[in-house]
Amino acid sequence: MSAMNKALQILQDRGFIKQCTDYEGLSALMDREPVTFYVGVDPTGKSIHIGHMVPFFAMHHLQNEGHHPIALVGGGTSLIGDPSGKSELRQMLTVEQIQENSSSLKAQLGTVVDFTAKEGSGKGQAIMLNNYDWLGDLNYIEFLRDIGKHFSVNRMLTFESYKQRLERGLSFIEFNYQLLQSFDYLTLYREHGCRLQIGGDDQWGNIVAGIELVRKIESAECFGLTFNLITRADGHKMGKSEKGAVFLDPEMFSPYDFYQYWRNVNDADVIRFMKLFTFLPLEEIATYDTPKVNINEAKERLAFEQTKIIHGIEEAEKAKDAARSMFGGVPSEAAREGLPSMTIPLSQLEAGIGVIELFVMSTLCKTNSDARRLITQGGAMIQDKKVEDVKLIVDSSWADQGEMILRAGKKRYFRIIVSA
RNA sequence: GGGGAGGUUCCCGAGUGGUCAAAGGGAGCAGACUGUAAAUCUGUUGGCUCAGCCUUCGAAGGUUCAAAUCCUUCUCUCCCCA
Repeated sequence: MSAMNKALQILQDRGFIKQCTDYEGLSALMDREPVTFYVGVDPTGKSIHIGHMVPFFAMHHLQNEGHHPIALVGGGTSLIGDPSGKSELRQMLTVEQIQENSSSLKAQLGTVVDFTAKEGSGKGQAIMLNNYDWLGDLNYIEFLRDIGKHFSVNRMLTFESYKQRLERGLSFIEFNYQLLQSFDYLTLYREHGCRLQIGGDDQWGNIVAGIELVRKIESAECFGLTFNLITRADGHKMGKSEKGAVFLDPEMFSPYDFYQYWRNVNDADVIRFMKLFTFLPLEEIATYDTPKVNINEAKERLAFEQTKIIHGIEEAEKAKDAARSMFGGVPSEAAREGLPSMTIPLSQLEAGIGVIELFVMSTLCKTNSDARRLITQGGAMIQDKKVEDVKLIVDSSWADQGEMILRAGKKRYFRIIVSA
């Protein structure tokens, strides 16, 4: 292969690329002119999680090289559900819910894709579209006649994603997903000159179908580029944590927990994730990729950079300081501030509160049984003193300077503030 | 429309009248070991006023001293035929 286009090369070097419909053709096109490209976003939730972010990090790099990103909200297609990689039909949402979700998604994507880029900035211009705008009032007969005739059921059934679903059941609705996504591509080509679709490798089939459709109808050549589906070394799904999906929305997943998620990645994943999920130059990443460097420094850097991108530098600093101090022994004032907390009146504390009740109140434990278990197993601590007795009554003598820190296990803290 | 197979605790999946709060695995939680990692080992995972008691096995009834297990109706899912 001759020298690859710079933007493509960046993606290649950072470990994004899984496959491309035509490396040389795409590379040549990108050398020649800024390319408009798109990736689909699923608006079924009000927040995306980091597992969904890979294509957008890729988008960031492409935008930086002057190409024009389109983030396509699947407002129309999500009313249907994509069978790719899913074992079940997903929940259908109302149009209103989807519209609502879309706007918060834009803000989140804005952390890596610059929707405000102006001419002359060297960056490509980014826009966000919603395919509901053209799918919403499609005419069924026309659609079948113009689009449907280009699809072979025999062919579709050979796609891996459909094959799998045939085992378990696939509704006709979902089966149409590919047509709609292909129609998206066609529409974007026609109206925005879009020539490239990127996405996770699970989208390969749909992407290829779209390219074929554009070729058949418009006799134009478009391209597709897919990225590695990110897995974790331990086999867990990317973006899932013990606290649930790692959402970007700080209300749903706090910046501190977000930081911790990255801080705790598997050793084997650190360098790979740095390349994919931060904008650090590769040369700098390389300095961490040696046995001489303490792997924990690398993890801290990864966590910091990633948190900075998503939540901003202030939150990143706060999370880092909090993490350091929480794990370094005595929590600093700032770290304590950052803990989840609740206030109880002094009078109540003076009267005495059972430990079990206290832990449940703190939300550290879900039920009394849960709290009882935690204590029995030696995981409950108040002010760093292990709670041995399930029946312990906690009173004001436990508090220090008007507060006390509860701890469940090694990583979960809670701060009780005593009000006079 | 006809026929068949099923719905079990967070998930998968045993369990066909009492010994079932229900095997096993996954996942989670806690402990040990560590590096806030992984792997490993141990304990634990319905609730409660916790050596006992109460509520669970799609839903509602029924049979029985006793039901997740038997009967009836309903409901949902999947498969085959039309």
